[in-house]
Amino acid sequence: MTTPLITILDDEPEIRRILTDALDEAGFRTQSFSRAREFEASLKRVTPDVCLVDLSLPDTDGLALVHRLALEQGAAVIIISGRAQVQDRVTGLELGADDYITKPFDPAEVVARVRARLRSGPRQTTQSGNTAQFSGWTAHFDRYMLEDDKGEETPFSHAEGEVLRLFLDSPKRLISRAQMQEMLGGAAGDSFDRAMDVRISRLRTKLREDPKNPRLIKTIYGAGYIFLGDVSWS
Amino acid sequence: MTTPLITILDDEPEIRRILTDALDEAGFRTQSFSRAREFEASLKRVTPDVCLVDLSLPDTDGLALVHRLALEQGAAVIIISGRAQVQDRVTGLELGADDYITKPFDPAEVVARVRARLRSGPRQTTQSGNTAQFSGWTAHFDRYMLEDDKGEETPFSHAEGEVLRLFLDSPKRLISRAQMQEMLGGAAGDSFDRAMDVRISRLRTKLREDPKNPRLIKTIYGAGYIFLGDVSWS
DNA sequence: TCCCAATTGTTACGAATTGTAACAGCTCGC
DNA sequence: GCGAGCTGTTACAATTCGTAACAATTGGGA
Repeated sequence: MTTPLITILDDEPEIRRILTDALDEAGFRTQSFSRAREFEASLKRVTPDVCLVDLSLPDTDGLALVHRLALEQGAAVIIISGRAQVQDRVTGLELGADDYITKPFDPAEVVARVRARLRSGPRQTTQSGNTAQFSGWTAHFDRYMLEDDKGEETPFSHAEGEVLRLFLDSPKRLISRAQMQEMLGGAAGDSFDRAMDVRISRLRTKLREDPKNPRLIKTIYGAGYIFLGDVSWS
Repeated sequence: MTTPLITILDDEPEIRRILTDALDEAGFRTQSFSRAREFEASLKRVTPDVCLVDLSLPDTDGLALVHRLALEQGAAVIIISGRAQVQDRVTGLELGADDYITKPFDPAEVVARVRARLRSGPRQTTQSGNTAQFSGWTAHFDRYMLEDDKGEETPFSHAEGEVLRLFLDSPKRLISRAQMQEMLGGAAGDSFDRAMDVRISRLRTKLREDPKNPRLIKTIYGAGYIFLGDVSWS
């Protein structure tokens, strides 16, 4: 096995330097980023073993990023945050982070916690968070399949799945278009919002929504969308 | 899977009560012990998924116990300790603990951290054999042979084996084309990505995949590939 | 050396997906 | 109701992917 790769995502140069130094000295390979965009771009080329992520990033919602990372990547995710409230830690961990370290931290402890994550091996993406049930449907995100109440299956695409997962993660809550674009990694280009509509439209047809009277994905004029339906993940 | 079993080892009754209550309410099975002796005796009969261990025990050295647990058991070990010094935490983690929580703690955070440990699955003893089993197939990398569930064998080539091994090393995880090229030594030349497709195509036919509805190697348009199937190496 | 077979990359074209443009329908303030 | 601005949906274009056919490469044996 090659030496593990640890990535650091933090907008403060000083923090990046401290972490990089400590991890380098511990014998790991490191890569550090100041922006989420660059970080996510790098994930298309390499697979880190552990990701250290600061929640307070200028260019994206840190929690949403953690959630995406935890679901899609095999890497362990450790949140490093200035927010020390218990509630912050709980939500961070519930969203899929493997550990939560509060600032100020001691570099030695960070290294120890990174080692602990490496010991437990690659993350199991098979276990939780890949299947959701709602209103007679079952969404299998591992197989990209949507299952009927009669067991009949129809495939859904990656783009449709992104939207569906977003809805299933926040049911019965208003989701603004801006939020969608943020979470779906879209640069907020002027024309991208039309694409968003199309994605939702196609998703609606796969869910056999009545166009005149949608029961699951309701649109709130001028505000965004809301997903109704009782979701339970398994 | 059955509901996970969490064991608690602490000599203070009040702590035991708080933890038991919180974990019960979260839907876990719990067992609590006040002495290390009883706790270790119980390990001969049951295998917990997560062990919460207090370091300051009257009848044994907590750190040594943690070390033994981490080495021998498949359970995750979370230390709960009154000692909050960085050095304590570092040594606890280095000895094999998966997490370290200091008193006083919030029960909600303990539950969240237990969940995080359960997510990362049972401890891995990383063994790299040269035979893998998945979905009725057996891949013999020493003989370059793919074995049917009926024992029938078909050879696979070196290039096909590279791709197959990459998949079997990271099952149920999205693998981007860029990562593939990286790992398969391909310079990211414009034309190499077609070669990648062809390799996968050939591998798919050897696995007798239905082209319209592949079950093992799924392609995620614009993102990469994902290998489904439960892999076990031997 | 020459030939043959197996492997692997390359090319070309068809198929699937996704975003964009265009237009129809809708909502809400007046 | 009316009109300006949102939203839904369809058609189309651009991109990406699958695979069959062909070419280049390799290696072994006559």
